[in-house]
Amino acid sequence: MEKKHKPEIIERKWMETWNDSIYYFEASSEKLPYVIDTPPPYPTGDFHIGNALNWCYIDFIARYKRMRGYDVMFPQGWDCHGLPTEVKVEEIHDISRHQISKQDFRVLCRQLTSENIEQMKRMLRRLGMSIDWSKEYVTMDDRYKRYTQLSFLKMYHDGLIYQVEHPVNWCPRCETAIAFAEVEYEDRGAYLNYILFRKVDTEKEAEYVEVATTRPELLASCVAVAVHPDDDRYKTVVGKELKVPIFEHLVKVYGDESVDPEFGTGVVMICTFGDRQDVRWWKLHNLPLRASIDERGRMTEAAGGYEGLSVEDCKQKIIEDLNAKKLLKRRERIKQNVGICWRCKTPIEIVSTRQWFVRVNKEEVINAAREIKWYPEHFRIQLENWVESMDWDWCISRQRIFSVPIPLWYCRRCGAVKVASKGEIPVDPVRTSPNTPCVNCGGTEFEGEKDVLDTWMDSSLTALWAADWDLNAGEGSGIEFPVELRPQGHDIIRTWAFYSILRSIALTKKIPWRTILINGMVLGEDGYKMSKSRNNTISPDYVIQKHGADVFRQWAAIGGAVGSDVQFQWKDIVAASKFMQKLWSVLRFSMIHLSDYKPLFKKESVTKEKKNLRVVDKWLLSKLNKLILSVTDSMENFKFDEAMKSVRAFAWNVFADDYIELVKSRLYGRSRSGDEGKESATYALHEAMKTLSLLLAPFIPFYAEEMHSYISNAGKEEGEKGKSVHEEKWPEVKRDIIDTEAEKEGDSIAAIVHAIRRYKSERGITLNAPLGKIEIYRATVDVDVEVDVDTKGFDTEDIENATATKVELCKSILEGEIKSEGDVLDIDGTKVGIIR
RNA sequence: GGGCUCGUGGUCUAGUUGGUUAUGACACCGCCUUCACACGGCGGAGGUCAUGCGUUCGAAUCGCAUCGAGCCCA
Repeated sequence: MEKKHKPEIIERKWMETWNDSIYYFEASSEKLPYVIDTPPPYPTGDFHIGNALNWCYIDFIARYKRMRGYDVMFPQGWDCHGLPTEVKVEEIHDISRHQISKQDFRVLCRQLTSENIEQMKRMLRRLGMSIDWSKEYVTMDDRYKRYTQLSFLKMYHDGLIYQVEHPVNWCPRCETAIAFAEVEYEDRGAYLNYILFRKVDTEKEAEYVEVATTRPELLASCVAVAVHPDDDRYKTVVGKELKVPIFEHLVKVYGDESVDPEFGTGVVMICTFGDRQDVRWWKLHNLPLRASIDERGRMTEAAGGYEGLSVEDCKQKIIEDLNAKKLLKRRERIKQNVGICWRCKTPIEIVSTRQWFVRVNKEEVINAAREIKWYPEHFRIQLENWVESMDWDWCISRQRIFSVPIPLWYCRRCGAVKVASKGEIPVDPVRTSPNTPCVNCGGTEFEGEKDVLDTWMDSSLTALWAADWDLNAGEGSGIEFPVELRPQGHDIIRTWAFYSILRSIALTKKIPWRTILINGMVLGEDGYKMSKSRNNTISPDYVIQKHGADVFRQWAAIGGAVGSDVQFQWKDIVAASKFMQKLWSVLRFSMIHLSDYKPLFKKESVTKEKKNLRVVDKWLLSKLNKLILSVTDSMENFKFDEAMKSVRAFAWNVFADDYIELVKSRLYGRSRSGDEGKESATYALHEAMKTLSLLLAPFIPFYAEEMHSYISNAGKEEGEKGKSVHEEKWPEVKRDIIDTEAEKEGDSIAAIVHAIRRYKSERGITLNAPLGKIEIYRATVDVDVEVDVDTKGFDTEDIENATATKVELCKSILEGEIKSEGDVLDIDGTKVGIIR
């Protein structure tokens, strides 16, 4: 064995050796199923560190559960549709999507997506993910497309999908409607403009009300003005009318509780539509609609002389004109939270258009969320708060190209909607006509729906897809539903988690998963969220090239508790890397003693183990079994940091530093107990190494496999070599091996050795220099009981070996009776005399 | 403005059903090239657990308030 651990060689070797089929889910298996609803990433081509953290968690669970005897399904899907790919395609080919046919444009999108998927798959393999590749799905494939359209039909027929003209969030750059979940908020600088609205019912000369607004360009869309009903300043104008400057139309003043009298002048302009509050007021007071901004973000006819200007230009111009008319009192710089398109960061508008919606039953979703077990629990509250804040239903139609078409037509004669039948899908209604005439008028000429579905309509079905839920029959296909686990980041609770729950309830009447595990975001070394603009991003690829996938995975496990944000730190990577080297050295050492290993006992004979082992070996095995207990418990609760840390601490501190140092001489056969002591230690060494390889397998699959291949094959012939560590069973706790007495004694032995080392260190004596003699006075509670110090009382052999000093055991002694000629130390109640 | 999370040695972090000298890593100081390992070993120093008040025999842990950070939403 080489002195240095070389991850690049070992990891490549196992990547090439491993057979994917050991990770296949078997629907016919007798084992209990454990189905994971893996997040389908958006194929950008870059599998970033945040994805990697998420996937590490999934793989820890998948590997652990497999070892626990479950039939695990760890599928991998790709959520292909959406705007970023369209934008990228336009960029790469230097075209606009309007320049070529929709069909050709889709082909280019598919091509790019396929390439990106291949790239990301390489990363998943390199990270050692135990994905069941036989279950891979791609949402742009016809099979999945059919599933999405089928789900649309079902929900349409159930009355859960409808079309209506309604204000929606609109991205003027992408020229499409977007859902609430796709709106982000950002602080931007803005001016608060104080504008004078003239009162109309006064006989006297001009009297004005001062309105504060950040959006003067919406003056044309002003349909009312609101003040707080208890605001004394404006009590007289409530119910009266004001004249909108420039446009001169009259608007009524409403008293409304939700006006903040402290903001601006306490008078708010209600427009169609400046923000969500406007929509609420518009509905509440049944106000007219005056749309002054169109779908490309240009001023409409309603804006009179400003028609055709961009929103920004119009704002500029109106300010100038107000100034000229002396109707602009002043401007004030403020910070404003503006809604922006989450894909392109363009400020969104609220535009009233005809769109398709999915009905959102808030209560149903919240109740479903409460049936699901959340890790950590508090994220459920985040979902609930989000659901409560939704003002209107989920808009699912998009005015885009690369997506699943909405499967329906409009009759050219009577305009009736004709939804595709089950037999017709997957369908692109723009290219195909329906098979049957219009039910309403018998017409045979149809216009296909041009809009497509938003990508959440695809991705919210992944749990059903994984479980092979039959949408036609409305029942499962043998795989248990709800599935077991949804692992995902907290950034997409309001999107993916929310829509998945909503759709699962709508389509199956069941929750999609029993458990949801939320991971945090990865922060850069500077403590801020990783972003290109901050230049604090780290690619997992880079880390793996330097230190290997096992090291990266350790960082993922140990970086922080599940759910909390994890800061990327090179020092954690270095620490993980050092641990790998330490383990490697331990393995090298172990193989010196295990190469011709013959087990001391046939099978697991606990009684024999207890009878024949030396106390320090029993001490180690007792602690080892406790380790299995605690790691198992940590894994069951998704506490990967706890699990990995306790294995690390055991392997390094207890096993390597304490145990191996204590039994080294016995292993070399240089100790007075001879072969008997050697065999005992060899047995414990083998047990510990074997167990460690199993406990580490979910976390560091490459190294664990390497370790396992040495240890489990130790002393075996070529023909009888064992299987992969990833096909092994999780270690079982041998409760009878947990031995409080042996632990106490072993702890005492270790403590004495530590104390002697400290003693030497403090006096400048080198560690391996022998002392004259060590006298151990055993503290006995009952002085009348005779203790057979030579055999049962205390095993001094390992102390002698570890301190290079002769040990003399002195019989039960009261404190006052100690008459040592040397220095006397008190080690947890045991008196130790040291003669130099 | 509301909701959620968090504030532990220089840095990052564990620990919150309240219970003996608060976990670990990195950095730091001293000693040691010992035949698994110097990417190592041994030993050591470093914390009023954000602040204040309260509950309690006892608080990092529970309650309230304040300050600060992050996320989500208005």
